[in-house]
Formats: sequence, C-alpha cells, structure tokens
Amino acid sequence: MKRSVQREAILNALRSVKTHPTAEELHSMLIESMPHLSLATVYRNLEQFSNAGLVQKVDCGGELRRFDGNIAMHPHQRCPECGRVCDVEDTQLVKLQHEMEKLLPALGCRTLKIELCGVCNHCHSTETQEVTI
Amino acid sequence: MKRSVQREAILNALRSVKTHPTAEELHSMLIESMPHLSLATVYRNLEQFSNAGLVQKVDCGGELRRFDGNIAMHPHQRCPECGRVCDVEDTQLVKLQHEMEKLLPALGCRTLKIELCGVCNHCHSTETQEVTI
DNA sequence: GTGACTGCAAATCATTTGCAGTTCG
DNA sequence: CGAACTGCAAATGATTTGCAGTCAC
Repeated sequence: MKRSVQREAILNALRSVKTHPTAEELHSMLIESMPHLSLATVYRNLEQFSNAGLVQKVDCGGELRRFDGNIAMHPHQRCPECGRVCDVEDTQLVKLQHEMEKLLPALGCRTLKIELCGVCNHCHSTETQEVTI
Repeated sequence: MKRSVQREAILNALRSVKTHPTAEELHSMLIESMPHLSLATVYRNLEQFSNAGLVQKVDCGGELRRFDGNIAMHPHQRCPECGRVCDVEDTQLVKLQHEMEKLLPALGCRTLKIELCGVCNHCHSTETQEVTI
C-alpha cells in the first residue's frame, strides 16, 4: 500500500474521532482541508484499510455502513432514533464478551460482533424536543 | 394488516426454512407457485412483518439484508466465504447471551445482536474445491 | 518507468416508491 | 364503499467502477 496525502488524512481522521463515521461523514470532515477529495477515494481507502485490518467495518443495522478506527473487538450500541453507533464500556458486558471470545476457536469462528440497540445519551437528553439530526 | 395470498405465502415460506433468506431468495422460492409475485411485494411485506415483530431483520454484515422467521434473540454465524447466515446452537454461547440480556435494561437497551464470523459447514465440506455459490 | 493512486462522471444494484387496478372487510 | 394490497415500471441512493491523468517508489 503506497502512501498518499488522501490516504493518510482519511486514516487519521477516522482514528481521531471516537464516533463511528460513515464514508460520507469522513468526506465532509476532510473536504474543508482537501476541497478536491473525492468520495470515491474515501470509499476505496476505507475498503482497503478494512481488508488490511487497519479499521473495522461496523455494518450491523442495515443503515449506512460505518467505520471504526479501533480494531479491538468491543460491543457497540446503535441508537434507533438517530442511527449513531457508540461504544459500550460496561464492565460486566465486556467481561461476558471476553468469555464469548474464548468459545470462538471451538466453534471455528474468528470474530464476534455484539450490538445493543437502545436510545443513545444524545437522544435521551433531547427526548422532549423534536429532534432531527 | 389485511390478509392476502401473497402475504401468507411469504410468511410461510420464511417460517418454513431454517436458513435466513434475502428478499430475492424468498422471491425465487415463491415465483414458481406464484409467477406474478413481484419482488416489491416481497420487500413491502418483509418490512411490515418486521415492524409488526413477526420476523427479524438480520442485517449484520453489509451484504444483502436477510430475514429470520424466528424472532427469539439468538446468535448468528455469518460465513465469510458464501455469505450464508446460520444459527449457532452452542449451549455455552447461548448461556452467555442470556447473561448479557440481563444487562440490557440497566444499559437502557432493548435488544442484542450477536454475530460470529466463521466458515460454515457447507463451505468447510467443499473447502478443497473451487466454490462459487 | 511502472504500478498504485486520485478525481470525476457514469454505472451498478439492492431497495423503495408512484400509480392504476384489485381485493379484503 | 374505502382502505389496504398488488404488479409493474421508474426512482432512489449508497457504493463501485472506468478512465485518463498524477504520484510514489
């Protein structure tokens, strides 16, 4: 994989946020500093990063595909209101996940995805308003 | 929700298989007995069933959306070779899942999806051949 | 120099929608 | 009858691809 300004910018942008942006979101984040950055380039690079194991695809949910710069296995929470995906840091949940991971080899599996569905903090705090995001 | 021949055929077809077919697959299953069945009708009904809680959308993986006639929470395995999704019946895994489910209310979440990624039995048994499915 | 990379525009393909006609209750 | 349903064809929209030019090694 060759270096390129775009490639490094995309990977850095993804790694610099704790959210799990879509290709489109990453593109908007970068377009200000790189006005000619093409959305196709973002897609192409994310695909390559994912194949190279540098980032994780997060596509449970059926909406837009999202990407995670953190490649460790960890549980995600998807908000049914706004579609955001965030990490779940609950100690007990993480512990259970580690126990599940131990079962993987015996089941002939390599990876494990855990996704909770629940309204996120952001939507909770604005629950009484009409929210459009 | 009104009854219709198509609606009942689609739901029965989905419930009669242990696989997790896509809309397209259901359509092909049914087209023989209902030559005029429209793919749009399949999509529309699956969407309604899913909203009504009669079936489950299985869309982890980023490929085609699949549907599951079994609405109980249960772990899925996706095969990276052929894209098939099957149920995982491992006792320990199911036990861990039940423990995870108990954590959901405290986390403000309602549902939990667990997806393993590993080569399925079908692909294993044909491992040495060039498989195209 | 050559193969990988980019931007752009056009293509793809799963899914959704508009519409006119049909069917259920 | 009126609302919900269907088939068909066309629209949508995220993602991918073809191509010609550019850049890294």
